[in-house]
Amino acid sequence: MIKPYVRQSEEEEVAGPQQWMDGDVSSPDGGTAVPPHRYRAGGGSQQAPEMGSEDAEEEEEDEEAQGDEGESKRRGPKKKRMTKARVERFRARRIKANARERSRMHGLNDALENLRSIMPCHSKTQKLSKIETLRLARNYICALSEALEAGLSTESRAFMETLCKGLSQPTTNLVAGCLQMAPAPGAGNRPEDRPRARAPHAPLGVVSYASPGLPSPPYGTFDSAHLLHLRAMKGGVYENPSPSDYNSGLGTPPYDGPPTPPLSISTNAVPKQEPSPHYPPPHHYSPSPVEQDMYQTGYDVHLEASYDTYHPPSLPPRQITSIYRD
DNA sequence: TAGGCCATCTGGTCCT
DNA sequence: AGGACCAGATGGCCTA
Repeated sequence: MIKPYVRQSEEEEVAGPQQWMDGDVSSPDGGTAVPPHRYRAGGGSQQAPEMGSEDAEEEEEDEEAQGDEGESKRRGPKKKRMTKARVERFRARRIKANARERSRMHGLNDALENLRSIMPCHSKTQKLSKIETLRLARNYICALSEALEAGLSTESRAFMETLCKGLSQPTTNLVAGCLQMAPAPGAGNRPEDRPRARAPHAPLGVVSYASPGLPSPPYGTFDSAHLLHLRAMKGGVYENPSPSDYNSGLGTPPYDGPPTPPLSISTNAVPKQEPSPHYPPPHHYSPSPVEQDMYQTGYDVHLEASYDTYHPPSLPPRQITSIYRD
């Protein structure tokens, strides 16, 4: 049997469409669009190029070679033929979609990194996990709101307790360390809060998680600059939420999240909070008239969403109050 | 080795 | 048709 001539390059390039769509044959993308330093062989079976794909390709080629006679005998709805051109288009689309998805996730991670950088406890060596970053951010907002309303000190225990609600023990320790306080009772005491993993490349820490007290500092940095914003706000420049706002559910909600998985932690001292790698903002940036107006009226404009990685340096205080604006 | 975290690929869905 | 978004799957890296 003489095999119909097929260019070698075509055999390599064109996988059987069905197999490829089912994931049995790897996407040719395979990270080609990813810089070498970033590419990791994740993505599971899709990442194994050439594995067993040639047989499928041959079948596909044979099927196409047989032409219409075989196809006319089939029952059921006629499938749209996957011509080489279609396969190529499909593949190109998939590659583009993968690149977009990567880019989208990178943008998401950038935003998360920006969020980390404005957290009260910011450490470069001890990077908060994504989920812990979100939880701490939520707590931070709640804690600042409560402090604002009740006139509490941001160094008070209540502030820290709110800050630590639902956080893992390691993160709680970190926050406590930054605040130079003992961890709040009950905070981070879930059974699963054991030290298990730590941030990649971070040195081993000496935190005693079993201890109810404060492990030996330093843990990270608690940037009091964030709190200065809060104090400045107490001058009445910004609106305070009314108690009814809290009653209506806008205030600090009870912790309702699932148990937090353990957090990576190390205990190295870290210099003062570092600016976002994307800060200062590019010169070409200037708020739009709409955004400027929103600033003047106290609304927070989350520029990060619109301008990717830029977040204005002096806006955090307003983010608190803007929550309660009508 | 188990478990946590992460990056990536993928297919589905919705929208323009 | 194509882009955005999402969730599932997968494998790598790291620590205990």
